Amino acid sequence: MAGFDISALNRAQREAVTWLDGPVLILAGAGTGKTRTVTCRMSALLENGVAARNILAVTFTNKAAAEMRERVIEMVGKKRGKDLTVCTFHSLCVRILRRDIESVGYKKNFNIMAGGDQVGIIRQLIVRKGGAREKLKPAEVMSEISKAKSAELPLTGIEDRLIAEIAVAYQNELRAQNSIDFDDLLLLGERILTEDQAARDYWRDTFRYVTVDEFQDTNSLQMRLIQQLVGPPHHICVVGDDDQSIYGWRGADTTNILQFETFFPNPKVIRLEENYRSTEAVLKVANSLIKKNTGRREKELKPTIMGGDLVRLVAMPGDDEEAEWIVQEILNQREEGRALEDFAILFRTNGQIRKMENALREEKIPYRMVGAQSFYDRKEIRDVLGYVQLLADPEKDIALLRVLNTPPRGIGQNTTMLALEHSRVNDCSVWKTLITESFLAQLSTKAGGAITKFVRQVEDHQRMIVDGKAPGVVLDSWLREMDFLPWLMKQCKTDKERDARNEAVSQAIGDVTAASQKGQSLQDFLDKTALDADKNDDDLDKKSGVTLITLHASKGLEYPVVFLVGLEEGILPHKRSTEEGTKDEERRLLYVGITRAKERLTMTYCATRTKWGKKEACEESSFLRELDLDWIEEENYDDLMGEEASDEELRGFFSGIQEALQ
DNA sequence: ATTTCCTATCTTTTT
DNA sequence: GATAGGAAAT
Repeated sequence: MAGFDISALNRAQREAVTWLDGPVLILAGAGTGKTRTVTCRMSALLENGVAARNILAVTFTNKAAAEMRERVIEMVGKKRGKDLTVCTFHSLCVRILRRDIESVGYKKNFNIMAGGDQVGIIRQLIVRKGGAREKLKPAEVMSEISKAKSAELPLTGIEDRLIAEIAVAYQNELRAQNSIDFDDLLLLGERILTEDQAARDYWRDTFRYVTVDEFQDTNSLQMRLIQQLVGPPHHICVVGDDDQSIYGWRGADTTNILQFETFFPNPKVIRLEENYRSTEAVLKVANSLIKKNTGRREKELKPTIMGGDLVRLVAMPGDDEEAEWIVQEILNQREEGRALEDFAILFRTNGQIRKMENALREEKIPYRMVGAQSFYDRKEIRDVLGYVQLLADPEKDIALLRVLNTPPRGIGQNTTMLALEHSRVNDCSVWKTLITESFLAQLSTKAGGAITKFVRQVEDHQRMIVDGKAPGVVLDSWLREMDFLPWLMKQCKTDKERDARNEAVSQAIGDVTAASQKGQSLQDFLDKTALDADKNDDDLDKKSGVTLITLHASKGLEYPVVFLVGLEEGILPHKRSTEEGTKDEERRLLYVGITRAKERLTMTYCATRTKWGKKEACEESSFLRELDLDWIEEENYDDLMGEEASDEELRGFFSGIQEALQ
């Protein structure tokens, strides 16, 4: 019984599915049926008698992992597929670390530090080490730390002295909190496998067949991790496309894919070049662009869907018109019977979304956003999670400090500073300080009372959990007791904001409940939330409407109708990339964007754009001059709008008069 | 201690 | 045009 239909695959795909042993490199261009090939290959492993628990597939996002798992299970059935491990590098490492971290000197109940909390620590340290006037950006420090860790170089070796000092202090701080960050996850995972032979044997024996998806996005540390994890006979299959490498800024190293054979000798190399996604026109334009990059594995997307509409390139007078026109265009094309889910608007920077959102809302068109603010990084959610962390372990100082006076309960800056100082002097957690008599004695009655009340709350609710009450319920009643929601609502300016936050909080509580019902501990839940930055995507599929998405987040997705907006010099290629000499990566980014389109692709650029509330003149992107014009139809806003344009002018005229009268 | 109001800065991209 | 962090007012 074949779980998949091998005859539905083309020659190269079939080869990938039948060549199961030893190192395999699959170069899969955009839209060439990569996911299908990989999932078929995993089914094939199962059918050839490899046990599911011995198969590991690593992806870059949780979403991709969930999808891949689901698709394999669809093919082979739940029974045979349920023990597969499909996860991200980071979750894999959490799994390794939760078992073996003691061999590198951390406690097993370590905490994962992510997002805003990390920024918070760095920001504090910048002030402490550099003074209040220091305007070093946390992001820059974090990026340097990340670079050093990924290269396994000592933090003291960072060139900038101040950054090095902050980096070391940061690491000490994490260490003191028994916390590790994203890079540590990989770093320690690799170190365990390198140094602890028993652990290495265990994990190698567990994962005998390893697949790595989106291989072009791996960094050198991840490569070393793979090398440690995959011993002879090297049953490793990597899948990727160097032309879609868009995470260089995060350390992704295309050497891994360009010189794969130096890491695993004599790999079977398979190229997937037949594209089943896009029309000929779209592919010709994409190919003409990517050809301009140097140092790539030479390949071309071969169309299987011939002809198709020309790619449209529309010149816009400004970003207002751009948004307005695209919305009109969506309305028009919907008349032709397209669903809203068919449309996607792709942009380079998050700052471009707002205009588009407003325009869509004005026409009451539902939309869904991907790649905007992460669910778990929202203030109110981090507060709620802070309380969860306290329930799990009140000695997590970061969580404690975060919620100590949120919502305000009479524990102000002074009291907090005293507590911090006390815990530093006595080398204990802040929580320990708060329950120390001698500390409480030095406070005013008011502050002391507030602290005592808080401590009692924490203890009471912890006890409820120990007594077996559902964590979700405990959390909910605690939040009620402190009037968390009313306080949160009071801060909101608009009803929309109120709704959003209200929903977010109740969803977070629901998540806690759901996790505990699934038998997960609070720590498991917190791990998951730390790693699962793209939580929103869960309900993405449920939500209907036009998709608004960054180019980065769009990789791997496809839409019948794609609008690529803001193709201006300085935006794409981004100004910073031109300065840093990474224009090739920007070109790949545009390539990724173009190849998302199945049927119709429209690209737009503006003559002016509002930046920081001020209009600025823009130039069209230099990439546009690299495209194959044979497959492009150039248009401009005024011609397309015709009479409406004069309407517009008329309206402008009246508003001019109104202004003059005021 | 808390709220409110002002100003400085900001915009790549994310596990 | 938003937002976060600081100073001033309550």
